[in-house]
Amino acid sequence: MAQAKPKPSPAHEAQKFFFELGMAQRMKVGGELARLGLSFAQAHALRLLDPEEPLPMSALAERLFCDASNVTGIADRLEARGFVRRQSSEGDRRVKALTITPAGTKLRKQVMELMSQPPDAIAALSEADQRALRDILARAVTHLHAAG
Amino acid sequence: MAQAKPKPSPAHEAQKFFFELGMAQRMKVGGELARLGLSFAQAHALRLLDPEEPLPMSALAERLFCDASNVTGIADRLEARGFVRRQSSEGDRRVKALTITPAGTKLRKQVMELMSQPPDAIAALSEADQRALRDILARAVTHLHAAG
DNA sequence: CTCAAATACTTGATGTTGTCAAATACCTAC
DNA sequence: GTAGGTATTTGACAACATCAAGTATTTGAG
Repeated sequence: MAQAKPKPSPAHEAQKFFFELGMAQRMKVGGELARLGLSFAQAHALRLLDPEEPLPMSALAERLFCDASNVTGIADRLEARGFVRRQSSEGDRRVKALTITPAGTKLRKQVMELMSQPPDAIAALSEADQRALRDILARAVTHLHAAG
Repeated sequence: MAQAKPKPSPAHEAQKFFFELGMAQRMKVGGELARLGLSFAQAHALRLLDPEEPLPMSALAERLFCDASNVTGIADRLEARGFVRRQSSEGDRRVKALTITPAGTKLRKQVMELMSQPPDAIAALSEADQRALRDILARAVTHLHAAG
């Protein structure tokens, strides 16, 4: 029986592991976010709202890679719970910028903490591995921004 | 102004890059899956169905980290389109194992191809980086399985 | 200036995913 | 053979996602 398997490339294998780790991490943070009463999308939105700088809803939609009409609902729910306020822009009264409230800022901090916590699988790596991983991923991210 | 920022650990930074890359990749494959008419969950389910080995729905739920009742719906939609069949187990007539059909197997192949395709950001790394990344992530995955 | 086109957001319709609780069908053990 | 456990389904409900249509506002061409 000829084994016609053409040996996956390093990048291919790396991607497989990457996916598996990402999935596990997503589950973990998903659970922790639920304890804060937040969905993944809400947490992601909160993370993108700089306390210093109100963000127009359309800009948030762009950063979330989703439809603007979707942001309406997410903002509704965050606003209903007092984490965010809609603020009409003076220059252009069509745009509503989202401002994060003090309560929202506090929650955001917890979210950032939580989501940037390295998963156990990465924390368990040696110092050298961690540093190498960081450097390689940093290089990868540059390519991300360069090529799109 | 004292900068009270305690310099993030390598693992912390690595996690940040990891998240960013994962997000970008998810968006990319999400779009490509949509062209195949599949949601992310459906694709993930399909990926987990070994053509050689029918999988009980409860086992699939476990691997998808979701409620069993959720799998009912996903299986419904995949079955309605002829990619999967429910097959009552002989030994235990409560359990229904999902069998992937020829059409499903064909689609699954495309999905696997698509989802294991390394993103541009990783493909753009040097050979050495790709190999190092693969090895480090492989070690991380072991920890994942070891500690849970 | 005025009116048409473009823009930012909202609304409504619809579909998928996710959770929970309750129902059903089946198995296992006492 | 009956009580209790297990696998799946169903139904209720909420969040997310996309699309098409509606409203308010701005912009710009005539």
